[in-house]
Amino acid sequence: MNTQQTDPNISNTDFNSWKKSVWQVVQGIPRGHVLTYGEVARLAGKSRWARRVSQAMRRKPKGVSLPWHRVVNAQGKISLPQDSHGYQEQKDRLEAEGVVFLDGKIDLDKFGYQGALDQLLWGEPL
DNA sequence: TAATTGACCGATC
DNA sequence: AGATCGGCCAATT
Repeated sequence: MNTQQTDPNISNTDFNSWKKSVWQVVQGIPRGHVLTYGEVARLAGKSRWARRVSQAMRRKPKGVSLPWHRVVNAQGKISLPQDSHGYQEQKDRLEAEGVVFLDGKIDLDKFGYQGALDQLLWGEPL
């Protein structure tokens, strides 16, 4: 909805073109839902740029606040090692939004993109 | 400065 | 079935 590149710390070469689409997609994820890297990349226009999406997250520009925790891998799992700090934080944030982890995995049928659409269209929160 | 490295995914072998 | 490989490119080493 709005360009977040008001921060002078952002690298000029990076985070200028396709990344904006990524930010928008990620920020457009409804609360309590998640998207996979591939889906974000696809929605951003490039289906093979899942990797770039993850990089854009990990190396997110300073100054841009992004709900990075709503992006998981295609298996519905958090990619970071379970003993890492980031894993705990991401899981914690998601659970705080109502996302349920089943054996460390998110049910993408419910919380994934399709589930988000269903909720938006049907107005039925699970 | 050049080479390596990734929060990945999908197709292919 | 499981493993490998290609795509894409900035930050890190």
